[in-house]
Amino acid sequence: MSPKPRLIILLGPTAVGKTELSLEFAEKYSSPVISCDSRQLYKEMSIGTAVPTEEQLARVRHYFIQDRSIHDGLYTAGRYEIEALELIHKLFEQGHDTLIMAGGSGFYIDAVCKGLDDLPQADMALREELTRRWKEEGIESLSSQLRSIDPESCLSIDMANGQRVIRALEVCLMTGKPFSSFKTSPKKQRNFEIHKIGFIRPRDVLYERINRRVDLMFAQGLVEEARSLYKHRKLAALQTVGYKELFDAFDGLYDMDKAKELIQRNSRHYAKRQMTWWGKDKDIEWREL
RNA sequence: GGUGCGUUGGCCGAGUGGCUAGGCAAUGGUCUGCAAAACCAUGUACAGUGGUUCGAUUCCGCUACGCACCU
Repeated sequence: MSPKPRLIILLGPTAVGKTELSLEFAEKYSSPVISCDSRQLYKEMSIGTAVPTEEQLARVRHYFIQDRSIHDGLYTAGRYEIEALELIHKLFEQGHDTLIMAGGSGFYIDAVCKGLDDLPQADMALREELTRRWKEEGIESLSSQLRSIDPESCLSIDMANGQRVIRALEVCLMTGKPFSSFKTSPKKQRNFEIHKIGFIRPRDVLYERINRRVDLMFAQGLVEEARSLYKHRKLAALQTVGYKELFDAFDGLYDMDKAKELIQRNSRHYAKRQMTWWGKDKDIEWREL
């Protein structure tokens, strides 16, 4: 028996088979499944995000699965950190000694494990304005401004990356203080133990699973799902593999076969980035499937 | 059998007697509130073989393969 309650986090690249494993773990520990997936959150997106099936959802109580809307405004890792911790504490108080979290969003997982600094939420009007400048004037316009306001941040931020530069700049402009001045807090302490288990498969096997799953998504009606969401394509939630490619196909940029190929390829890229993210995390216990 | 054309890195695709496009894929990486996002990095390939030349992927010959046409 652990003196402290324990959070077991099951992670791994897309299509590795986390969903089924998470159910087995949850049943073994009499825990619900706390999902940590930045896209399965949305009730409007199900086929393209490979959300658990109805039978799977009936087996174990799930949290953060399709329990909010793409229209609820921008969801972020910071919000997830707050909401997930709140839930975790509540469940521990209810008597669970072990909780199962499962998902593939590395940034969200880190937010729960290590915490993010206390930064202000984005002002959406400001962010839109900065994003417009990025598209119209180029990254140099933003990076040079950041360089003059907060030279410290320029050392650690990827100055070619529009999203990063915008985030830093918006915090500077909103608070009047340099973005870098916020990034000083030590890692947050959690009053529960964290045990990370990573699932992995040989690269070729994983890629084959990805390809098959995309085939299956098409058979299940992914095209129709995407078509119904086409009018919301500008929302951040829909900047997602499996949807954005179909939106372009609807626009006539290419045909459905090409769209499927692109979804498969982009899913491979996504899986690769996930593995890179976790590659440097020494706390993960890896299990080959 | 004859004639002509072609053969460029995993794929597509420019080009040049010396300064060795590009795109895609693939691979490696970055990451403090859009993260299934955004961004960065990485390839001397010119079918084979002789020759011409200071130097050949680029010029010439032969061989192989492919395509087209002819008998």
